[in-house]
Amino acid sequence: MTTPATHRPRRADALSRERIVEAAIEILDRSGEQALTVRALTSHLSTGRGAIYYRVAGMDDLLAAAADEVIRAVTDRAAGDGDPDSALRSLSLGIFDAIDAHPWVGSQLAREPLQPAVLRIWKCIGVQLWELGVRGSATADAGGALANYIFGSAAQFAAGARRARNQAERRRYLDALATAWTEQDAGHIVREAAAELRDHDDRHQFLAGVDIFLSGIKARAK
Amino acid sequence: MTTPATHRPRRADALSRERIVEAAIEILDRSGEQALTVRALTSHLSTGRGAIYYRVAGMDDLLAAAADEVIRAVTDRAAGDGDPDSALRSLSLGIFDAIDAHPWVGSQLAREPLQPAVLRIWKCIGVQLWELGVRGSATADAGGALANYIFGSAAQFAAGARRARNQAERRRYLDALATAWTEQDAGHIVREAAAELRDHDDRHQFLAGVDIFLSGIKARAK
DNA sequence: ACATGTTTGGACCATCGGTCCAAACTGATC
DNA sequence: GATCAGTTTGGACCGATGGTCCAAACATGT
Repeated sequence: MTTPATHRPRRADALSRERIVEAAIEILDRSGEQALTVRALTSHLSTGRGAIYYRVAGMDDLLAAAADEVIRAVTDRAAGDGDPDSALRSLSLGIFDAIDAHPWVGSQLAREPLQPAVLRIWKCIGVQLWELGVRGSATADAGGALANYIFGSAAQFAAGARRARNQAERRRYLDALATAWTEQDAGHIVREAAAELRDHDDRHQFLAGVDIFLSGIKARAK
Repeated sequence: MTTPATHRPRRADALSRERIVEAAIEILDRSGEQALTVRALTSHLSTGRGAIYYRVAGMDDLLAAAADEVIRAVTDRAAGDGDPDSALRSLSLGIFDAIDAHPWVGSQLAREPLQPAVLRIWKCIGVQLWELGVRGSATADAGGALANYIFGSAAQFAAGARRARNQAERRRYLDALATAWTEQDAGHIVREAAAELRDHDDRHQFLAGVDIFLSGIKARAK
Protein backbone atom coordinates (compact mmCIF):
# COMPACT_ATOMS: atom_id res chain seq x y z
CA MET A 1 0.00 0.00 0.00
CA THR A 2 2.43 2.64 1.13
CA THR A 3 5.81 2.94 -0.42
CA PRO A 4 8.48 2.95 2.24
CA ALA A 5 10.87 5.82 1.83
CA THR A 6 13.87 4.92 -0.23
CA HIS A 7 16.34 7.34 -1.71
CA ARG A 8 14.89 8.80 -4.82
CA PRO A 9 17.07 11.40 -6.49
CA ARG A 10 15.50 13.83 -8.83
CA ARG A 11 18.50 15.40 -10.45
CA ALA A 12 21.93 14.10 -11.21
CA ASP A 13 23.37 15.93 -8.22
CA ALA A 14 20.48 15.34 -5.85
CA LEU A 15 19.94 17.97 -3.20
CA SER A 16 20.57 16.95 0.37
CA ARG A 17 20.84 18.67 3.70
CA GLU A 18 24.60 18.22 3.56
CA ARG A 19 24.90 19.82 0.16
CA ILE A 20 22.80 22.75 1.30
CA VAL A 21 24.85 23.30 4.44
CA GLU A 22 28.01 23.00 2.40
CA ALA A 23 26.81 25.63 -0.03
CA ALA A 24 25.80 27.87 2.85
CA ILE A 25 29.29 27.66 4.35
CA GLU A 26 30.77 28.51 0.99
CA ILE A 27 28.65 31.62 0.66
CA LEU A 28 29.30 32.65 4.26
CA ASP A 29 33.04 32.29 3.85
CA ARG A 30 33.18 34.09 0.56
CA SER A 31 30.81 36.98 1.19
CA GLY A 32 29.96 37.13 4.87
CA GLU A 33 26.87 36.71 6.95
CA GLN A 34 24.63 39.24 5.37
CA ALA A 35 25.14 37.59 2.00
CA LEU A 36 23.61 34.30 3.07
CA THR A 37 20.05 34.67 1.88
CA VAL A 38 17.67 32.01 0.77
CA ARG A 39 17.78 33.55 -2.66
CA ALA A 40 21.57 33.39 -2.85
CA LEU A 41 21.34 29.73 -1.91
CA THR A 42 18.76 28.91 -4.55
CA SER A 43 20.76 30.54 -7.29
CA HIS A 44 23.98 28.97 -6.07
CA LEU A 45 22.38 25.54 -6.07
CA SER A 46 20.27 26.41 -9.09
CA THR A 47 17.03 25.28 -7.53
CA GLY A 48 13.91 26.84 -6.02
CA ARG A 49 13.00 27.99 -2.55
CA GLY A 50 10.72 25.09 -1.78
CA ALA A 51 13.50 22.61 -2.32
CA ILE A 52 15.50 24.30 0.39
CA TYR A 53 12.74 24.69 2.92
CA TYR A 54 11.93 21.05 2.36
CA ARG A 55 15.29 20.08 3.87
CA VAL A 56 15.97 22.95 6.24
CA ALA A 57 13.64 24.47 8.79
CA GLY A 58 14.72 28.01 8.06
CA MET A 59 17.58 30.46 8.28
CA ASP A 60 18.26 29.79 11.96
CA ASP A 61 18.43 26.08 11.41
CA LEU A 62 20.79 26.55 8.51
CA LEU A 63 23.16 28.84 10.37
CA ALA A 64 23.23 26.51 13.35
CA ALA A 65 23.99 23.55 11.11
CA ALA A 66 26.76 25.43 9.32
CA ALA A 67 28.38 26.47 12.58
CA ASP A 68 28.12 22.94 13.90
CA GLU A 69 29.83 21.62 10.81
CA VAL A 70 32.81 23.88 11.41
CA ILE A 71 32.96 23.35 15.16
CA ARG A 72 32.71 19.59 14.96
CA ALA A 73 35.98 19.46 13.08
CA VAL A 74 37.62 21.40 15.91
CA THR A 75 36.25 19.43 18.84
CA ASP A 76 36.98 16.12 17.17
CA ARG A 77 40.56 17.12 16.67
CA ALA A 78 41.07 18.47 20.19
CA ALA A 79 39.51 15.51 21.95
CA GLY A 80 42.59 13.37 22.14
CA ASP A 81 45.23 15.88 23.24
CA GLY A 82 47.30 14.73 26.21
CA ASP A 83 46.73 16.32 29.59
CA PRO A 84 43.55 18.29 30.27
CA ASP A 85 45.40 21.58 30.50
CA SER A 86 46.80 21.42 27.01
CA ALA A 87 43.62 19.83 25.72
CA LEU A 88 41.66 22.86 26.90
CA ARG A 89 44.26 25.17 25.42
CA SER A 90 44.24 23.45 22.07
CA LEU A 91 40.45 23.33 22.06
CA SER A 92 40.32 27.06 22.70
CA LEU A 93 42.95 27.82 20.10
CA GLY A 94 41.18 25.58 17.62
CA ILE A 95 37.97 27.50 18.09
CA PHE A 96 39.84 30.76 17.78
CA ASP A 97 41.44 29.73 14.53
CA ALA A 98 38.18 28.40 13.19
CA ILE A 99 36.58 31.75 13.84
CA ASP A 100 39.51 33.54 12.32
CA ALA A 101 38.90 31.53 9.17
CA HIS A 102 35.10 31.75 9.34
CA PRO A 103 34.16 34.96 11.18
CA TRP A 104 30.45 34.28 10.92
CA VAL A 105 30.86 31.34 13.31
CA GLY A 106 31.77 33.81 16.02
CA SER A 107 28.54 35.73 15.83
CA GLN A 108 26.56 32.55 15.46
CA LEU A 109 27.98 30.97 18.62
CA ALA A 110 26.93 33.91 20.75
CA ARG A 111 23.42 33.90 19.34
CA GLU A 112 21.80 30.78 20.65
CA PRO A 113 22.72 28.69 23.70
CA LEU A 114 20.92 25.51 22.68
CA GLN A 115 22.42 25.10 19.23
CA PRO A 116 24.43 21.95 18.52
CA ALA A 117 27.76 23.72 18.12
CA VAL A 118 27.48 25.27 21.57
CA LEU A 119 26.47 22.00 23.18
CA ARG A 120 29.42 20.37 21.51
CA ILE A 121 31.84 22.87 22.98
CA TRP A 122 30.22 22.68 26.40
CA LYS A 123 30.57 18.95 26.47
CA CYS A 124 34.15 19.06 25.32
CA ILE A 125 35.00 21.47 28.11
CA GLY A 126 33.05 19.48 30.65
CA VAL A 127 34.98 16.32 29.94
CA GLN A 128 38.35 18.02 30.29
CA LEU A 129 37.31 19.70 33.51
CA TRP A 130 36.40 16.32 34.91
CA GLU A 131 39.84 15.08 33.93
CA LEU A 132 41.24 18.11 35.68
CA GLY A 133 39.54 16.97 38.86
CA VAL A 134 36.76 19.55 38.96
CA ARG A 135 33.62 18.11 40.50
CA GLY A 136 30.12 19.06 41.55
CA SER A 137 28.76 22.55 41.12
CA ALA A 138 32.24 23.81 40.38
CA THR A 139 31.89 22.10 37.01
CA ALA A 140 29.06 24.31 35.90
CA ASP A 141 30.82 27.38 37.29
CA ALA A 142 34.14 26.66 35.64
CA GLY A 143 32.66 25.34 32.43
CA GLY A 144 30.35 28.31 32.12
CA ALA A 145 33.20 30.69 32.74
CA LEU A 146 35.44 29.23 30.08
CA ALA A 147 32.66 28.65 27.58
CA ASN A 148 31.26 32.12 27.94
CA TYR A 149 34.71 33.62 27.72
CA ILE A 150 35.24 31.76 24.49
CA PHE A 151 31.88 32.79 23.09
CA GLY A 152 32.38 36.40 24.07
CA SER A 153 35.84 36.53 22.55
CA ALA A 154 34.53 34.76 19.50
CA ALA A 155 31.89 37.38 18.88
CA GLN A 156 34.24 40.30 19.50
CA PHE A 157 37.04 38.96 17.34
CA ALA A 158 34.59 37.98 14.66
CA ALA A 159 33.23 41.50 14.55
CA GLY A 160 36.77 42.80 14.39
CA ALA A 161 37.77 40.40 11.65
CA ARG A 162 34.66 41.24 9.68
CA ARG A 163 35.48 44.91 9.88
CA ALA A 164 39.15 44.63 9.13
CA ARG A 165 40.02 42.03 6.54
CA ASN A 166 43.42 43.39 5.72
CA GLN A 167 46.25 44.59 7.88
CA ALA A 168 45.87 48.28 7.11
CA GLU A 169 42.23 48.40 8.08
CA ARG A 170 43.05 46.42 11.16
CA ARG A 171 45.62 48.99 12.14
CA ARG A 172 43.12 51.77 11.70
CA TYR A 173 40.59 49.86 13.74
CA LEU A 174 42.91 49.38 16.70
CA ASP A 175 43.93 53.02 16.52
CA ALA A 176 40.30 54.04 16.61
CA LEU A 177 39.72 51.86 19.64
CA ALA A 178 42.70 53.25 21.50
CA THR A 179 41.84 56.80 20.56
CA ALA A 180 38.22 56.46 21.55
CA TRP A 181 39.44 55.05 24.79
CA THR A 182 41.72 57.93 25.65
CA GLU A 183 39.75 60.86 24.39
CA GLN A 184 36.67 59.96 26.37
CA ASP A 185 38.61 60.70 29.52
CA ALA A 186 41.90 62.46 29.93
CA GLY A 187 42.78 60.31 32.94
CA HIS A 188 46.41 59.26 32.88
CA ILE A 189 45.44 55.82 34.00
CA VAL A 190 43.81 54.77 30.77
CA ARG A 191 46.61 56.10 28.62
CA GLU A 192 49.04 53.32 29.19
CA ALA A 193 46.44 50.63 28.74
CA ALA A 194 45.30 52.23 25.51
CA ALA A 195 48.84 52.35 24.19
CA GLU A 196 49.22 48.72 25.11
CA LEU A 197 46.04 47.94 23.27
CA ARG A 198 47.32 49.49 20.10
CA ASP A 199 49.75 46.79 19.23
CA HIS A 200 48.39 43.66 20.74
CA ASP A 201 47.84 40.36 19.08
CA ASP A 202 44.35 38.94 19.24
CA ARG A 203 45.47 35.37 19.23
CA HIS A 204 48.00 35.94 21.96
CA GLN A 205 45.55 37.86 24.08
CA PHE A 206 42.93 35.21 23.67
CA LEU A 207 45.29 32.50 24.85
CA ALA A 208 46.34 34.66 27.79
CA GLY A 209 42.69 34.79 28.79
CA VAL A 210 42.43 31.03 28.70
CA ASP A 211 45.49 30.80 30.92
CA ILE A 212 44.06 33.28 33.37
CA PHE A 213 40.97 31.15 33.53
CA LEU A 214 42.96 27.95 34.06
CA SER A 215 45.01 29.60 36.80
CA GLY A 216 41.80 30.70 38.45
CA ILE A 217 40.34 27.22 38.39
CA LYS A 218 43.41 25.74 39.97
CA ALA A 219 43.73 28.50 42.52
CA ARG A 220 40.16 27.92 43.66
CA ALA A 221 40.47 24.16 43.60
CA LYS A 222 43.00 24.28 46.41
CA MET B 1 22.83 86.35 6.20
CA THR B 2 22.68 82.89 7.65
CA THR B 3 20.58 82.11 10.62
CA PRO B 4 22.64 80.43 13.31
CA ALA B 5 21.03 77.27 14.56
CA THR B 6 18.82 77.82 17.54
CA HIS B 7 16.41 75.35 19.03
CA ARG B 8 13.26 75.38 16.98
CA PRO B 9 10.62 72.90 18.03
CA ARG B 10 7.98 71.92 15.60
CA ARG B 11 5.44 70.16 17.75
CA ALA B 12 4.46 70.56 21.36
CA ASP B 13 6.50 67.51 22.31
CA ALA B 14 9.40 68.13 20.00
CA LEU B 15 11.28 65.09 18.79
CA SER B 16 14.82 64.70 19.96
CA ARG B 17 17.45 62.01 19.85
CA GLU B 18 16.83 61.38 23.54
CA ARG B 19 13.12 60.93 23.06
CA ILE B 20 13.71 58.53 20.19
CA VAL B 21 16.19 56.44 22.14
CA GLU B 22 13.83 56.44 25.08
CA ALA B 23 10.98 55.18 22.92
CA ALA B 24 13.26 52.53 21.42
CA ILE B 25 14.16 51.25 24.88
CA GLU B 26 10.50 51.11 25.78
CA ILE B 27 9.66 49.02 22.73
CA LEU B 28 12.68 46.76 23.24
CA ASP B 29 11.77 46.14 26.86
CA ARG B 30 8.13 45.52 26.17
CA SER B 31 8.31 43.42 23.02
CA GLY B 32 11.89 42.35 22.43
CA GLU B 33 14.49 42.97 19.80
CA GLN B 34 12.64 41.83 16.76
CA ALA B 35 9.84 44.25 17.56
CA LEU B 36 12.03 47.32 17.25
CA THR B 37 11.40 48.40 13.71
CA VAL B 38 11.50 51.85 12.28
CA ARG B 39 7.81 51.51 11.60
CA ALA B 40 7.03 50.62 15.21
CA LEU B 41 8.97 53.67 16.27
CA THR B 42 7.14 56.01 13.95
CA SER B 43 3.75 54.83 15.10
CA HIS B 44 4.81 54.91 18.74
CA LEU B 45 6.03 58.47 18.37
CA SER B 46 3.28 59.27 15.88
CA THR B 47 5.61 60.71 13.32
CA GLY B 48 7.12 59.77 9.97
CA ARG B 49 10.23 57.90 8.98
CA GLY B 50 12.14 60.93 7.85
CA ALA B 51 11.86 62.54 11.26
CA ILE B 52 13.62 59.55 12.76
CA TYR B 53 16.36 59.21 10.19
CA TYR B 54 16.99 62.91 10.60
CA ARG B 55 18.13 62.30 14.18
CA VAL B 56 19.45 58.77 14.01
CA ALA B 57 21.82 57.25 11.50
CA GLY B 58 19.96 53.97 11.31
CA MET B 59 19.02 50.87 13.20
CA ASP B 60 22.58 50.11 14.30
CA ASP B 61 23.09 53.58 15.65
CA LEU B 62 19.81 53.40 17.52
CA LEU B 63 20.55 50.04 19.13
CA ALA B 64 24.02 51.18 20.15
CA ALA B 65 22.60 54.34 21.69
CA ALA B 66 19.93 52.42 23.57
CA ALA B 67 22.45 49.96 24.97
CA ASP B 68 24.75 52.79 25.96
CA GLU B 69 21.91 54.49 27.79
CA VAL B 70 21.36 51.38 29.90
CA ILE B 71 25.03 50.64 30.46
CA ARG B 72 25.95 54.16 31.44
CA ALA B 73 23.68 53.93 34.44
CA VAL B 74 25.53 50.80 35.54
CA THR B 75 29.08 52.03 35.09
CA ASP B 76 28.32 55.35 36.73
CA ARG B 77 26.96 53.56 39.76
CA ALA B 78 29.82 51.07 40.03
CA ALA B 79 32.59 53.62 39.63
CA GLY B 80 32.89 54.59 43.27
CA ASP B 81 32.76 51.22 44.99
CA GLY B 82 35.54 50.69 47.53
CA ASP B 83 38.37 48.31 46.70
CA PRO B 84 38.98 47.25 43.10
CA ASP B 85 37.95 43.69 43.77
CA SER B 86 34.49 44.54 44.91
CA ALA B 87 34.24 47.31 42.36
CA LEU B 88 34.83 44.77 39.59
CA ARG B 89 32.33 42.41 41.17
CA SER B 90 29.67 45.03 41.52
CA LEU B 91 30.31 46.25 38.00
CA SER B 92 29.87 42.73 36.69
CA LEU B 93 26.76 42.13 38.74
CA GLY B 94 25.36 45.46 37.66
CA ILE B 95 25.79 44.50 34.03
CA PHE B 96 24.25 41.12 34.69
CA ASP B 97 21.20 42.64 36.33
CA ALA B 98 20.86 45.22 33.60
CA ILE B 99 20.78 42.45 31.04
CA ASP B 100 18.35 40.48 33.10
CA ALA B 101 16.04 43.47 32.99
CA HIS B 102 16.79 44.31 29.34
CA PRO B 103 17.76 41.09 27.53
CA TRP B 104 18.33 42.88 24.24
CA VAL B 105 21.35 44.63 25.75
CA GLY B 106 23.07 41.27 25.98
CA SER B 107 22.88 40.54 22.29
CA GLN B 108 23.78 44.09 21.45
CA LEU B 109 26.96 44.08 23.52
CA ALA B 110 28.31 41.06 21.70
CA ARG B 111 27.57 42.52 18.31
CA GLU B 112 29.95 45.40 17.90
CA PRO B 113 33.29 46.02 19.65
CA LEU B 114 33.53 49.73 18.94
CA GLN B 115 30.14 50.77 20.24
CA PRO B 116 30.04 53.26 23.12
CA ALA B 117 28.59 50.84 25.65
CA VAL B 118 31.44 48.41 25.11
CA LEU B 119 34.07 51.10 25.33
CA ARG B 120 32.47 52.28 28.54
CA ILE B 121 32.74 48.85 30.10
CA TRP B 122 36.30 48.39 28.86
CA LYS B 123 37.38 51.63 30.41
CA CYS B 124 35.66 50.86 33.65
CA ILE B 125 37.46 47.54 33.88
CA GLY B 126 40.76 49.05 32.85
CA VAL B 127 40.67 51.59 35.65
CA GLN B 128 39.96 48.99 38.29
CA LEU B 129 42.69 46.72 36.99
CA TRP B 130 45.11 49.56 37.34
CA GLU B 131 43.98 50.04 40.92
CA LEU B 132 44.54 46.33 41.37
CA GLY B 133 48.15 46.81 40.36
CA VAL B 134 47.96 45.25 36.92
CA ARG B 135 50.36 46.94 34.53
CA GLY B 136 51.64 46.75 31.00
CA SER B 137 50.49 44.14 28.54
CA ALA B 138 48.84 42.24 31.38
CA THR B 139 46.21 44.96 31.38
CA ALA B 140 45.00 44.15 27.91
CA ASP B 141 45.14 40.42 28.67
CA ALA B 142 43.24 40.64 31.92
CA GLY B 143 40.84 43.29 30.74
CA GLY B 144 40.09 41.40 27.58
CA ALA B 145 39.54 38.23 29.51
CA LEU B 146 37.06 39.73 31.92
CA ALA B 147 35.33 41.89 29.33
CA ASN B 148 34.91 39.07 26.87
CA TYR B 149 33.69 36.79 29.61
CA ILE B 150 31.09 39.38 30.51
CA PHE B 151 30.03 39.88 26.90
CA GLY B 152 29.82 36.17 26.27
CA SER B 153 27.76 35.54 29.36
CA ALA B 154 25.63 38.51 28.51
CA ALA B 155 24.72 37.11 25.13
CA GLN B 156 24.08 33.61 26.42
CA PHE B 157 21.95 34.70 29.35
CA ALA B 158 20.13 37.17 27.18
CA ALA B 159 19.23 34.42 24.74
CA GLY B 160 18.12 32.28 27.64
CA ALA B 161 16.04 35.05 29.17
CA ARG B 162 14.48 35.80 25.81
CA ARG B 163 13.47 32.20 25.42
CA ALA B 164 12.22 31.65 28.92
CA ARG B 165 10.37 34.59 30.37
CA ASN B 166 8.61 32.67 33.08
CA GLN B 167 9.82 30.08 35.53
CA ALA B 168 8.09 27.11 33.91
CA GLU B 169 9.61 27.72 30.51
CA ARG B 170 12.95 28.28 32.15
CA ARG B 171 12.68 24.92 33.82
CA ARG B 172 11.89 23.25 30.52
CA TYR B 173 14.79 25.05 28.90
CA LEU B 174 17.34 23.85 31.44
CA ASP B 175 15.93 20.35 31.21
CA ALA B 176 16.33 20.43 27.46
CA LEU B 177 19.91 21.60 27.82
CA ALA B 178 20.78 18.87 30.32
CA THR B 179 19.02 16.22 28.28
CA ALA B 180 20.65 17.24 25.05
CA TRP B 181 23.90 17.10 26.87
CA THR B 182 23.49 13.58 28.16
CA GLU B 183 21.78 11.92 25.24
CA GLN B 184 24.43 12.96 22.79
CA ASP B 185 26.87 10.71 24.55
CA ALA B 186 26.21 8.01 27.09
CA GLY B 187 29.51 8.72 28.82
CA HIS B 188 29.13 8.62 32.60
CA ILE B 189 31.37 11.64 32.90
CA VAL B 190 28.94 14.15 31.49
CA ARG B 191 26.03 12.85 33.54
CA GLU B 192 26.96 14.46 36.77
CA ALA B 193 27.74 17.78 35.19
CA ALA B 194 24.46 17.73 33.35
CA ALA B 195 22.57 17.02 36.56
CA GLU B 196 24.40 19.88 38.17
CA LEU B 197 23.43 22.11 35.31
CA ARG B 198 19.77 21.36 35.79
CA ASP B 199 19.32 23.40 38.90
CA HIS B 200 21.87 26.11 38.74
CA ASP B 201 21.38 29.77 39.21
CA ASP B 202 22.52 32.01 36.39
CA ARG B 203 23.35 34.90 38.60
CA HIS B 204 25.34 32.78 40.98
CA GLN B 205 27.20 31.04 38.20
CA PHE B 206 28.02 34.33 36.56
CA LEU B 207 29.52 35.71 39.73
CA ALA B 208 31.49 32.50 40.22
CA GLY B 209 32.98 33.07 36.79
CA VAL B 210 34.02 36.58 37.72
CA ASP B 211 35.70 35.22 40.84
CA ILE B 212 37.54 32.60 38.83
CA PHE B 213 38.97 35.32 36.64
CA LEU B 214 39.90 37.49 39.58
CA SER B 215 41.65 34.54 41.19
CA GLY B 216 43.46 33.86 37.96
CA ILE B 217 44.57 37.43 37.56
CA LYS B 218 45.94 37.54 41.08
CA ALA B 219 47.59 34.13 40.76
CA ARG B 220 49.41 35.27 37.65
CA ALA B 221 50.36 38.63 39.11
CA LYS B 222 52.56 36.97 41.70
C1' DA C 1 1.52 1.12 -18.69
C1' DC C 2 -0.22 2.91 -14.55
C1' DA C 3 -0.90 4.77 -10.04
C1' DT C 4 1.34 6.76 -5.87
C1' DG C 5 3.48 9.55 -3.04
C1' DT C 6 7.73 12.34 -2.97
C1' DT C 7 10.72 16.38 -4.77
C1' DT C 8 11.10 20.44 -6.80
C1' DG C 9 10.72 25.20 -8.77
C1' DG C 10 8.84 29.55 -8.65
C1' DA C 11 4.81 32.71 -7.90
C1' DC C 12 3.24 35.15 -4.10
C1' DC C 13 2.85 37.67 0.42
C1' DA C 14 3.75 40.70 4.19
C1' DT C 15 7.36 43.24 6.02
C1' DC C 16 11.68 45.20 6.58
C1' DG C 17 15.43 49.17 6.39
C1' DG C 18 16.54 53.00 3.96
C1' DT C 19 16.02 57.06 0.46
C1' DC C 20 13.83 60.94 -1.14
C1' DC C 21 11.21 65.01 -1.51
C1' DA C 22 7.65 68.35 -1.13
C1' DA C 23 4.88 70.46 2.29
C1' DA C 24 4.66 72.66 6.91
C1' DC C 25 6.54 75.20 10.05
C1' DT C 26 9.71 78.54 12.72
C1' DG C 27 12.28 82.51 13.74
C1' DA C 28 14.85 86.34 11.79
C1' DT C 29 14.73 90.30 8.71
C1' DC C 30 13.07 94.13 6.17
C1' DG D 1 3.11 92.44 9.22
C1' DA D 2 4.74 90.43 5.06
C1' DT D 3 8.55 87.97 3.30
C1' DC D 4 12.20 84.82 3.28
C1' DA D 5 15.52 81.17 4.28
C1' DG D 6 16.55 77.35 6.64
C1' DT D 7 14.90 73.48 9.45
C1' DT D 8 11.59 69.56 10.60
C1' DT D 9 8.45 66.52 9.35
C1' DG D 10 5.41 62.94 7.19
C1' DG D 11 4.71 59.52 3.99
C1' DA D 12 5.24 57.62 -0.80
C1' DC D 13 8.46 54.73 -2.73
C1' DC D 14 12.20 51.20 -3.58
C1' DG D 15 14.65 46.88 -3.57
C1' DA D 16 15.25 42.98 -0.92
C1' DT D 17 14.27 39.74 2.64
C1' DG D 18 12.27 35.26 4.92
C1' DG D 19 8.67 32.31 4.60
C1' DT D 20 4.26 29.89 2.54
C1' DC D 21 2.00 27.48 -0.89
C1' DC D 22 0.86 24.67 -4.72
C1' DA D 23 0.88 22.55 -9.18
C1' DA D 24 3.93 20.30 -12.16
C1' DA D 25 7.75 16.76 -12.72
C1' DC D 26 9.58 12.72 -11.30
C1' DA D 27 11.19 7.80 -9.71
C1' DT D 28 9.49 3.86 -8.11
C1' DG D 29 6.52 -0.41 -6.98
C1' DT D 30 2.68 -2.73 -9.01
